[in-house]
Amino acid sequence: MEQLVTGMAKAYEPEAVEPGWVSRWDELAAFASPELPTSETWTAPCPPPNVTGALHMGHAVNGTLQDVLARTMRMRGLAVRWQPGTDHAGISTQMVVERKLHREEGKTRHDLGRAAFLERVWAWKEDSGNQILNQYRRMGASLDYDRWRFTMDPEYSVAVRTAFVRLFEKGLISRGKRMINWCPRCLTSLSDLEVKHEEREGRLYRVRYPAEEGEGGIEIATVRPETILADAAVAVHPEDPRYRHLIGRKVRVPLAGRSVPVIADDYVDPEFGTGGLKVTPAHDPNDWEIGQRHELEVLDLLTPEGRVAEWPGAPWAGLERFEARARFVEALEQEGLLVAAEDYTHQVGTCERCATVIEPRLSEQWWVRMAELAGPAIAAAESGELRFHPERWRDVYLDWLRNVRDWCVSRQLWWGHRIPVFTCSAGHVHASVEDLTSCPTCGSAVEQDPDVLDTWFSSALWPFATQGWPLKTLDLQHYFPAQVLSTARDIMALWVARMVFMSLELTGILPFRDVVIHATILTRDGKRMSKSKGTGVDPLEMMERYGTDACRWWMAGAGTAAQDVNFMPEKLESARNFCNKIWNASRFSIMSLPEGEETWRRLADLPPSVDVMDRWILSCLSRTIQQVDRALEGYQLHLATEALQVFAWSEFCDWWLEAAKPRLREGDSGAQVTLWRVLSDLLGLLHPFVPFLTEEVHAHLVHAGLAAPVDTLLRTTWPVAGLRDSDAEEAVGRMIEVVRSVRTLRQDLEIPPAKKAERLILEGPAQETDTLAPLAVVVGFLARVDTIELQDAPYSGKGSASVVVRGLTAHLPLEGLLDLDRERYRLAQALEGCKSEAARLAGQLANEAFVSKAPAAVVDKLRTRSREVADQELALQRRLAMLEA
RNA sequence: GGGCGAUUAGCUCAGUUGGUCAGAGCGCACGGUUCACAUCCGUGAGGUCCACGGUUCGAGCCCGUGAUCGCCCACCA
Repeated sequence: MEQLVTGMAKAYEPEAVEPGWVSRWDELAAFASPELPTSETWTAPCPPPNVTGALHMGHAVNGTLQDVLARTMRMRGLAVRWQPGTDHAGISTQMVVERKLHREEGKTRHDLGRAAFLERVWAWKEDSGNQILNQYRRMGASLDYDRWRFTMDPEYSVAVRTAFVRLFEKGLISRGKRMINWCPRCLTSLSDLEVKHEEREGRLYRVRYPAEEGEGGIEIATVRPETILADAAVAVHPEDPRYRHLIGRKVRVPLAGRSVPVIADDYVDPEFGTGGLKVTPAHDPNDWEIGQRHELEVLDLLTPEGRVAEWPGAPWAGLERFEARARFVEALEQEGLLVAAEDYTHQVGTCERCATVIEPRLSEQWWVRMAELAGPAIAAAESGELRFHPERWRDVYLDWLRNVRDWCVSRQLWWGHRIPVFTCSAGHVHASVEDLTSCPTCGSAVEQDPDVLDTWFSSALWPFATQGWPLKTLDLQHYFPAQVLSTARDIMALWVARMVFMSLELTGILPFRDVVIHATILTRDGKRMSKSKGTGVDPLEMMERYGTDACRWWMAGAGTAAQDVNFMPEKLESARNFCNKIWNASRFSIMSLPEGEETWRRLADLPPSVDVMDRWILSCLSRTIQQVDRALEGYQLHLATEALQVFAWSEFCDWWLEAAKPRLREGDSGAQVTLWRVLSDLLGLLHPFVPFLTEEVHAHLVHAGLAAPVDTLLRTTWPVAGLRDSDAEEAVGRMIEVVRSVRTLRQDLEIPPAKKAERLILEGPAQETDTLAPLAVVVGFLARVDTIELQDAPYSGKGSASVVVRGLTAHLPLEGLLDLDRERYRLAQALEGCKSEAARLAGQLANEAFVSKAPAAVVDKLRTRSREVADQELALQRRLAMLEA
């Protein structure tokens, strides 16, 4: 019957509700940000996912966090722009497409050629990008979808090239031959941040380098004997007495048929190995620097693929580097120059994308000079202008920037922003936003640099390039800088820091004020989710199984910010139950309220109820609004969900609604207006977290005439906290304790829940019973007692069970059913408890130091409690005595 | 090598500026067909807050040392 009245299903059915709202929001353009905002604006650049596949748990968590903020800000009346889009993700995407090409057609990108291969990547990007967009919509993310951007959109490319040209012209970008991280598989350079250090088991070899003339020589220690051929020197510490006589003399390089000098350099640690270091400038960053200092020859032994190059007089050409290592060791052994080999675990740099061991390699690349750029970005964080949540990430950010080295931004890839540098045959170099066909200096033909930019070079421009920069657009004027950037912790340096220094350099403005680092979702056993290990959880699948709102609710409440949180589906069950609870409470509320067109107006005009329960729940509501506001301000969403859950489930459903049932049945207008107010505000507060559920309920309210006909909660207003009512909170708090005590008593006495007791006598001083008087009916209803009698005279009825609570004694007459022994035992137990607490309090209060040093309020509190306990003790003793009489 | 985080009930986690019997959800036990909800309601059991030391009238919280787990950064062969 009720089902027909309200039109609401008995349980919340997400699958029946969600698709409708996805398209409804779209129709309403509910997420669009006005081009000409008439109110304060709020912007958050949504970190653009890589177009390498689908969204994962991290995106879902971050999406939820930002969406909660964005929806709240909308309800507060701000013009919100939550900027969506995707990142071309250079090396990652190129690899994914290359793999696919290899798997499906057995071809490499070179088989297709640059242009045809790029077409494939664009096609892939189209698919992946659409998938991501649809997934965000499914999540209910209130992104401004019409403003979807891709980091290789034509306008975005202009921004990238402009940024490059400006930095180039300022001398902050230049070309140079330096040591870089080279991936022999991807065949490209990598920035330091794209190199992962892994512990690998290797061997440390000791090799003898004989003196060129005469006896002796020197032993060195190395993990890379295959690079011996390219040695340019042997270095020792200048103070090392063992080798001082060798400095300046020459030693023969094993297998190489040449000699190199022994040089002295502070870099060498005399304690390590033999104290002798072979110097191979082309294959080790440190060696290269030593080489620079001593003007050593640079011999490059390896090809880009990591194989031994053609080498005069050496038979190893073409050997893969690790195979070459084995062969070199054999050869050294045969020559009798291998002194020792021991197991040795050490850190090895590997390619973040393909795990291939990185080859330090001397190479001509484009570099961004970091010294000047880092300064302002450091200052912004130091001054507190740029804030981090949680704060400790500030140190991580600062630490990186303070030690940052120049940034290698060129990549030997095809997929990405081609470096806008044109060189003519005469060697004139020009960086240009527009493509050049001839040299501006001499008019001869030009060629564009074949390399592309590090993908992070373009993502570093995201907050302003998406708003039209370098043009001075209205978007830029109104929606830049942003308020918040929320992201995962692992791209703090890779992305966050780079956005900051790029923005400060190119626009002069800090791109956002708050950096929020969200929680990382781990597997059930606390491991990182990994696609390759198959331990990843698909958020979409979870959304289908438990409902999108349930997933969002859990994610918003999951862990403290930046605290890892283990994922387990049971948690989603709780969240789903919460959604269902809200649904049913709403359903019941709608059933309990009058119907009819514009009923909401009549309710809104009613004066607030004076009933103490009503005052109480409104006071709780105010407290909750304050808690939620404060939680959101500090980006601590778990505090908000916790507060909301306590309020909605425990205070509103378990206590207020239960207590209000009789009044609602009678059509009491005070109860009605209170219910209506609480429900309306609660839906508003919950909406940012569980948008589908709340919109659906709101639509039902509108339908029943219980809410103004507003299409979406996003266009209603965010609840405002009223005043707290401490009298009501005190009175109802007492009532709750009494009811609980009576329930416990009933349970202890095994009184069937269905059986109503006839009387409950509440005995206590008038001031205590007075506060409870207005709640007597409620106590009776909730404790299942017919009549409640309040009195200050001691109750002397014999056959009743009693419990002392908060200055009152509750007596439940049992008509001769009372088990006297049991009752005595119960009372004695309670008395014990009182006595031990009284003793503890007395001890505390007898402590001079405590009484004199602790704040008065704390001492007073104890004194009050002490008196209460004493009263309780008296009451219990009296009761016991009465039983004996 | 440097830095950071975590350690609280069987499990997963909260715990605001130190304030006096430590909280939630799940699980567990017991009891419930009260006409919103069994995705529910009620009651209960369960914790030397990792260890040791220190500061304090008072420490889960502050300081020190150590242990275990995890993460980040780093050009020592």
